[in-house]
Amino acid sequence: MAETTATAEHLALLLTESGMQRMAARALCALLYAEQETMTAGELGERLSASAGAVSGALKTLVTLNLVERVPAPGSRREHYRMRADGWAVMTGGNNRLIDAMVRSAEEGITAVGEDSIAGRRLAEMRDFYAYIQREIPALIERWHQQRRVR
Amino acid sequence: MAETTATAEHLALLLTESGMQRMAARALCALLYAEQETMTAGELGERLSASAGAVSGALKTLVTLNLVERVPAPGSRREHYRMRADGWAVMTGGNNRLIDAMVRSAEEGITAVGEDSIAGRRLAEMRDFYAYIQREIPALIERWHQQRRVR
DNA sequence: CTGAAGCTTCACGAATTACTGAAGATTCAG
DNA sequence: CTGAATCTTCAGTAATTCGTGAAGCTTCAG
Repeated sequence: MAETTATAEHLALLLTESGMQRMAARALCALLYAEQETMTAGELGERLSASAGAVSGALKTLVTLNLVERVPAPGSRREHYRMRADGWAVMTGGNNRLIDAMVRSAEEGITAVGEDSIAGRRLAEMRDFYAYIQREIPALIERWHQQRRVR
Repeated sequence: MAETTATAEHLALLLTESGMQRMAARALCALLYAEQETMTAGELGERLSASAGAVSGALKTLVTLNLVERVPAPGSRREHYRMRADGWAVMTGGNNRLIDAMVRSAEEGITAVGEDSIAGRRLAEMRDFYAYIQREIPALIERWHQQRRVR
């Protein structure tokens, strides 16, 4: 087995550059590349050379985002964590909160300036686009799950 | 007309929280809410109370991302800028670079650990998902443009 | 050709963000 | 019930990011 840590960290860097918090990205990638079903917070800390506090914060974020889940405890020790199988779908579809906000923000802007102004037309375009995406993304993800079930 | 600056800044904040650089987000939103077709770097600086340097950097970023375009100069003064009409589509579809990287990263990981390991199966799921998205997003955007042309 | 206006680049300093370490909370074994 | 192991929270600090201001470059008017 090659040095997977470097590969994992490389992906983490990519996610960080796309806006994810650094430690959250590192923890997610460590879970992704782990040759175990689950990891404890302590194991993650060791693997990442990070303090317990940093790991705790990162896991909280990841669990909130539904990218990682607490596992009830397979053996019987403390909390175990694993990346959710549908994590990537959640991450992509989960932008819904952002998209909703974009639609609302555009509407708010239109209310302020009127639809028949220069800015109003731009804002209407923005609203229409995000409303379209808002409609289509769930269907896209659904098709993915369907396709996946077939195999 | 209400105070549109606050609305613009609010949207900018949202974009910042989603990973866009602060000043780039502010400049984009200023252009979005502007009651003019185009703005010069100087006008933007004034509107944002930001230094020329900061505006210059932000515009460079936005032009590189294809969210904003230089306008050849309508009158004859210096560079004018405007938000591209398809900016939002570019912003959404433009994640392609990220998505390509995700696919590559997953494949790289699989090469390192083999497909028939615990990590290998997770990585294969990741690869399959992003390969799917890679295929579907362009079609999604294309349908948007089509729909739009109809009106 | 010369000067002025505007844009870009860059080094430095300010502000923000992220991590550590320690103290407190929680859970479980015995 | 008590103690040990692990996790969480938080204050302080380290690291990073971001913006300013100044200097240099480019373009254009005269």
